[in-house]
Amino acid sequence: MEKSHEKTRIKDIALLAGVSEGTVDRVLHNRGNVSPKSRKKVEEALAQIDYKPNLYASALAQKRKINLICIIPIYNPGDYWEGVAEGIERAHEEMSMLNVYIRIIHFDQYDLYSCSKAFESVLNLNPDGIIFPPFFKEESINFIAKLNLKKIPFVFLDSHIPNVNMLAYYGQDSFRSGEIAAKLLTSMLNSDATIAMFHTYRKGDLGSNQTMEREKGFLNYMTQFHSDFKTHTIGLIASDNERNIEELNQYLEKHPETTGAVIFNSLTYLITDYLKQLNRSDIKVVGYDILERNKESLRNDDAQFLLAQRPEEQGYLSVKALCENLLFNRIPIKINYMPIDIIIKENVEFT
Amino acid sequence: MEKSHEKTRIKDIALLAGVSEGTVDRVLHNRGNVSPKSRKKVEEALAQIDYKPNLYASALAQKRKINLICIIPIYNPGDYWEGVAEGIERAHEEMSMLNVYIRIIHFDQYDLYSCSKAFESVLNLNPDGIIFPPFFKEESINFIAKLNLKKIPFVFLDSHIPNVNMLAYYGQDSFRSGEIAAKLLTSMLNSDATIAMFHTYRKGDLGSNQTMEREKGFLNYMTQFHSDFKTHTIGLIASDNERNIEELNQYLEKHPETTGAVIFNSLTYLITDYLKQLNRSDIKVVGYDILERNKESLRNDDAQFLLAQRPEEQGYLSVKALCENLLFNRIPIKINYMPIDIIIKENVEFT
DNA sequence: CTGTTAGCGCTTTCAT
DNA sequence: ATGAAAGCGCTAACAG
Repeated sequence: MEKSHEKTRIKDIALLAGVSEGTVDRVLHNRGNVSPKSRKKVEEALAQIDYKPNLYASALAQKRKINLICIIPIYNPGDYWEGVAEGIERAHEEMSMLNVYIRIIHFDQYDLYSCSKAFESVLNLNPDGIIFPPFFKEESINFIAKLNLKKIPFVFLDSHIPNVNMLAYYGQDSFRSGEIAAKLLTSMLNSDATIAMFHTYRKGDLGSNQTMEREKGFLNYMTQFHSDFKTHTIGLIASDNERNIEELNQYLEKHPETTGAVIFNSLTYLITDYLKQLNRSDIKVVGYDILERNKESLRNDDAQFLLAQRPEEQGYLSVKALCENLLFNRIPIKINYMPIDIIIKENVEFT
Repeated sequence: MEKSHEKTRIKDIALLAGVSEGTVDRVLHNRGNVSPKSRKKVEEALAQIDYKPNLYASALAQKRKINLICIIPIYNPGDYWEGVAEGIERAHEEMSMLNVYIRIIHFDQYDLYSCSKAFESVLNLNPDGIIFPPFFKEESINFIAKLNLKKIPFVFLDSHIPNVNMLAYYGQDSFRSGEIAAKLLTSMLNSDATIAMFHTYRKGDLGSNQTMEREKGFLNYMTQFHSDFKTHTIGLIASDNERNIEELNQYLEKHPETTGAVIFNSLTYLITDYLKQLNRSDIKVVGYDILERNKESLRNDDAQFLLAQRPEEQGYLSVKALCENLLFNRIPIKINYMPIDIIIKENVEFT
């Protein structure tokens, strides 16, 4: 490992332009207080050589502290949002040498009040940047107005509101993923088949944007390509086991001809478990998200497909984008749709 | 963005231990020339506080230059290896502020001589680390012996030789991906169906490890779960269009009942193009790799599934792992199987 | 407006 | 064996 010296430094530019390092720095960062003459000299020098600032040296010298806040839903171990949090943590570790501090604030995603309380407390903390999923539209727009006043940049994660000035969005195309669910499910069924669409409510859940978009995509695909299929919606409640079994039982008695099932959130394992209990493991299941319990369903052939959306990567990329903007003024790509991963028994171990 | 000062620095440790910064540094890096007494004091201080070195400051001070060499096959625009090269380039840009230099050396993956020549020239360059796919086993083992003598660390990419001391491996489980190809293809066909397995040779190609493993996986799945299917192998030569058409024509005349086709490398578009010309777009096709031309086949319903392996990520991660090992002594995970992505018409735009 | 200078956290030399 | 000091590329404060 030799020593190096071929990179152009600010010093080199200063020499070439015949000004001081300070002046070069002022030009580079548009800090003003530079005569047109000097500015021109520096710009000419800059045009001659390829200067790439050493961002680490810069960060070191500034010793600026970046405070980021991530507002994400409370989660249980194995949840979808746990993956997001892990991604945030990984980015945090990577950036911590650049004095980036991240605080995660949780809220109840089914409780508007909890959300607005979170927003409020965050504003008082005066962070340098914010990452959050805008679940509640009105409340979020309100929040964003305040962020704009304070000139605090923010990144959307998982969910998205159009026509606002977020720095970036990392998430998926839910509608499209619903269509894929339809395609995969119907590929396993005979024409004319009957499909059960499970809508699992959680406490207080009105159905998230994501879930609803997926459902729309699913139905869209069905009417477009498989209008011969019959679909029925069954509402389940995540916390009320007995009621669900009863509900499912009733449905299956009424529609024993059902051969396919789809569920649009990570509670896939609930469905597969029930179907197993009711001895209907002949019913093909398409679900969402790579939780350990869902993976297990795949391994046991209780579910055939899972659609996944790389939560870890979403968390990681959101933080990275925000940090790099704050530290190095990098402008990220605005809309970043994550890949829609198709997971089956055979590739589930490589996820 | 406030100023910060809460991170523990070497100075803090020195103060706490009652020694100089130099001594702390000597202990931290085992550079010797430290009395047992001083060492103990420093170690005690270190035990008391949580010290995390600022790696960027470290790299800045060392101004050490890292020379990496990537030995990868020559590629054409749109090839699989172009993706790998892009990943390498991305990592390069990210690390270049840490004085990492990367040189890519190409070889003809179907020519042993070209490979050994590349190996030889690389040795003369005395790089600090090497990344390469060990296509030719014996030659590679030979090469590795020399690398070990020179204590040059290396990372395997795409391909893998067991029981050698590579720093890490990034690639896919080819056998498993072949099984997945079989599952997906058969899912679209009726039982008893006839399948064409295309083996496309390129100039001088004996069939790469990867391709052969995929083929094995495919056949394994077929005998295990679909012994009722019939599979026929057809050999095509990438450069000889006319001959291929002829070959395919003959095959289809002999087996007009064919309803499925699989091809184990990125030349998928060749097959779909031919089938289209021959008006056999009823035949379902499973292929490999997300080249633009293959994507197009997916969009046009000429192919139904592509299996992909994130070449860009492979390139990126290989470089990152090697750099972080060299610069910061990080030990990466040894065997890293990349996800096996399943691509269909509906998610191809999100890749 | 501009140049000089101190210092970010760390490594490396050089006296002692 | 050890401490002091210079310097990596950059920024920020200050004097002129």
